[in-house]
Amino acid sequence: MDDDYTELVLTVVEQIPPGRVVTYGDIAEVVGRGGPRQVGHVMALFGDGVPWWRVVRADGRPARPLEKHGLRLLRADNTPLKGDRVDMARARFRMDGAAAEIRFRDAP
DNA sequence: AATTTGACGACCG
DNA sequence: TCGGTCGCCAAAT
Repeated sequence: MDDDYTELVLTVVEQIPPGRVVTYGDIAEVVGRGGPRQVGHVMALFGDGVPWWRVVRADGRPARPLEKHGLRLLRADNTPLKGDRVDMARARFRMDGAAAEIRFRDAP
């Protein structure tokens, strides 16, 4: 794990608009290295500076140790929910464009 | 150096 | 829909 990786992950998280979410796996795919668990690890260590609650599991539930808090913040964002989980079909943010931008900035 | 442990994910019954 | 299982990859022991 190096600082570039961390930087990349955090940058991606910052792109997520209020009311939308992205999964750990999506982020891993966008940054093109590591896996969902690595993203999780980065968030655990450095996630406090970014809207971490907009990063959810693939099934639409907020991060495991913070389900309650996360859910509250998601509601505050007016994120489409389905009971106690995010309605992924509506709230999932597609990062295609953002990915290109990030890569552009990372490797000029 | 080997094993366990996660802010995870896909599959299957 | 809900669990159990296995794969995954870096960090911590």
